Amino acid sequence: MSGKNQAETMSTDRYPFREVEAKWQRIWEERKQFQVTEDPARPKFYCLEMFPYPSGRIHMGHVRVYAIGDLLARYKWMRGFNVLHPMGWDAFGLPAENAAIEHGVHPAIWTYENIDYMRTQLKKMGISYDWSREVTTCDPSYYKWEQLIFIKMFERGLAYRRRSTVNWCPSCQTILANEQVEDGRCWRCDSEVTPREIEGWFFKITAYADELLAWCDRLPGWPERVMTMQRNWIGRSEGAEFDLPVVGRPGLKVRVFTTRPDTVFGMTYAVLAPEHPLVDQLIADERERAAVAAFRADVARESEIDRLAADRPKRGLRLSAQVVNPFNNAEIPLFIANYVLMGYGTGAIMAVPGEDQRDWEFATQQGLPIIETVKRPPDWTGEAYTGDGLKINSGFLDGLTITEAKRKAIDWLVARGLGEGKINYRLRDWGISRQRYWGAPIPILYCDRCGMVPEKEENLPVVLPRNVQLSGKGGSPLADVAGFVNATCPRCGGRARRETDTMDTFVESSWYFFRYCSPSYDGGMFERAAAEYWMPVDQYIGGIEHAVLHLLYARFYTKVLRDLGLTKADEPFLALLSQGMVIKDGAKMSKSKGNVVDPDDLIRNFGADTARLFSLFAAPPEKDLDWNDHGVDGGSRFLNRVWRFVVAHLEEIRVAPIDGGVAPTTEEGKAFRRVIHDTIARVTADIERDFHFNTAVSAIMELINALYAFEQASLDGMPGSERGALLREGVETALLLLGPFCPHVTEELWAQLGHGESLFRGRWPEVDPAALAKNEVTVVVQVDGKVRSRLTVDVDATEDDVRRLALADERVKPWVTTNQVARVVVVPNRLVNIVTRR
RNA sequence: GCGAGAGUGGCGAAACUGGCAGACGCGCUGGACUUAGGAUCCAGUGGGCGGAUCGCCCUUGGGGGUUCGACUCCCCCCUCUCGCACCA
Repeated sequence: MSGKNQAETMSTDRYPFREVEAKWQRIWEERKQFQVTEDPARPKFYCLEMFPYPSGRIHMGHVRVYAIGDLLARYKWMRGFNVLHPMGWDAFGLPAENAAIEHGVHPAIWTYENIDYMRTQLKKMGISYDWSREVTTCDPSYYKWEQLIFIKMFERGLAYRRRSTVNWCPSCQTILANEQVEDGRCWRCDSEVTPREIEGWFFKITAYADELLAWCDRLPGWPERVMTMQRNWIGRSEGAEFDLPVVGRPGLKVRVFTTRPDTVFGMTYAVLAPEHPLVDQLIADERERAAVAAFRADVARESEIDRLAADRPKRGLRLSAQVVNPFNNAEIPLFIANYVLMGYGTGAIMAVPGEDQRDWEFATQQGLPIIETVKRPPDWTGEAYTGDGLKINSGFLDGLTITEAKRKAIDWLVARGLGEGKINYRLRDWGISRQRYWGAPIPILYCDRCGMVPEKEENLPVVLPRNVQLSGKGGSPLADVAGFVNATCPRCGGRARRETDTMDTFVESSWYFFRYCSPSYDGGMFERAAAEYWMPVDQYIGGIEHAVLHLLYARFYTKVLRDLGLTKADEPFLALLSQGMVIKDGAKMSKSKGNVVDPDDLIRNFGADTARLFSLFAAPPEKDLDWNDHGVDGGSRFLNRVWRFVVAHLEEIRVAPIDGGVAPTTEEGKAFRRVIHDTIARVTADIERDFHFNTAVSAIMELINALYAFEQASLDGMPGSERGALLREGVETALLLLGPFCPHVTEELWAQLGHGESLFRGRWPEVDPAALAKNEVTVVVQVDGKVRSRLTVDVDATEDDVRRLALADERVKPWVTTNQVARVVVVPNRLVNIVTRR
């Protein structure tokens, strides 16, 4: 039987979730309940989930992340915060353009239709967004400000154009930034990336490398995992840079970078990257030219095939030229080799095989000498030695520690003007040029007379033209739009040509969280006062796949905005929650695997509350979530159980006294009230402490189970007023605690109980310490670490009392009579361990 | 290779600073109510053993250790996931 029919036949047994959910979604919207304004009198909370790319439909990953975000937002509402919880669309991007090429739909139409559909989907989830702040990044009123910032960055040298070797995706027909290449493949389409020499625009993120790195230690709300990935990506290393003069070629020098300037006396050769520009000048004759060309071709081909191989064999070609080690004037051989990369440092190294494993391997293979410059420990065996020790065979550095020798070697270089201390980063500048149509135009013009000129501010935005031929054949489509390309120079008024590359879509997502603060402000990127009130984001939630992409770019862009004087924020996101993937049958959901669960079906058959409940219950948020249709049934069953209980007791609860610290007189009453307040403590701690919503849900389930049990237990012997008051306190507490998880069903039941105000205007319940107080506790009695009995004792019983009771216990006796008691450990209110002599 | 994280029932998972392992849910088994039920309710459910409404033994990837006591702390090993991968 199909899922739909199943739902139809069973619907009579379920609470009317369709009506309830539609009703409250309508009421929240009519009341503008989640629209917010700045209110200095209240503490603010900016809760943000990564906005989606409007690909067409939401998927279960979206359901999960938005359920988490809404839970936190509603929880903070209930705690009295002024909560900003916005939503928008990361609307530029390649899929729209590809759809246009395949189906002939204009990217704008495709995008806006997708947005309309996905908006209705999100509204059916009942998330507490302030929809009046919706932002769409492909709207000129949005990217206008991005263009303005681009110009300011251009003026400050933070945006610049240069020719360089870039990552080219042959399938997407565009450049990719380094961060957008994973294992040599395009992050979006998985095609193999090839190097290409091209002109393009860059953002100077390397100027912020140090600050980006430093703040990795100052954001305790971020997962360590993400920070480690960012630190590695930035890849700071300290060392020295200096020149090795080429023998017999005055003026020619090889500049090398090393992190081990202490080892300079162990340098027995030097290596250039094969594509190093100096190589051509060093070639002695045609024979060598041919050898170099052949070697380069070889390496280029090899790097295509073996890029991912763990241990690529090191191969090199000895050049006829030699260089001089300035420290001891030794003339040493010079190689080009595949293990030196042009993209890092200076593209050239001094080789110290004694203390570098890579150099050791190469030297051994080539029969080059190896000099040890660090004293090995006596029992040490191995190849290159990278440990601590005193310097040997190192001239004026002998006897120093490595740290001392590094400093002294650098001083020596500086004193002679041969080199300097240097910090290198793995991080490269962010290449933002895209040779595609569906992106924000770069507001630069090329004038024959004035050269590269930014568009005038009053002429912004540079609007992306609507009429364009999209072939997917390569080359920027804008280059073919005459009306766009041909323009007048903002400086001299003469003829000029517009830049036809568009910006990487990661630029839009680098500041959208600022725009939400004042989404329709037309005096700038954002209104200063609004941003100062709301920023930074208090809790950001999104997938781990952006650990170094979006999250690093957004941090950089925020620092740029700060340095332009637009904001005081140093960092955009105070805390980050990285949620895991949604998987099913052991694999990520995908059409090709046929394991996709469609949120529309799910919401139609079970309701949004059930979909959200299961997303939050099945696993803690940072872990992958294993989707299970039976588990969804369980969530649905639970909500029906809540519904039935409350509806069955509406009258009794409505007339009951409001809890307000009514002290129960019966044991059952006290025990039940303890469960209520224990649940409040557990749920609050689970949300606040570590986002463990799954255990929070199980605590609420236990409370509902306890309500059913209490209802039975209280039928005879308990005063009606006590029963009513406790039922009321139990039910209302359960609804309040469950509210952020399942807002519709709880809001409806809350109203049916006679409350005029929204549940989410209510107060998060407080723990009454008196309710938790106990007279008696169960103490476990162990003999030699094994549980043998349990005792019920007064909470204030002395250790001696407990020890005596434990030793006298009938179930304990058989285990101790034949032995002698060596020791008795008493942990107050917990356990007794009787240790015997064996 | 380097770095980070994780290994707990048939399954998803709990267990705060060392103190009753397996909460909660799924699934399964039995029962009740039913024309029927995959609805609802009740009971049971880590494995093994036993003269079975009670009790014993074993059990948190494997092996050692610290401790009265270890899923938790320390050492070694195995497996898996993720990130980086000749970064000088």
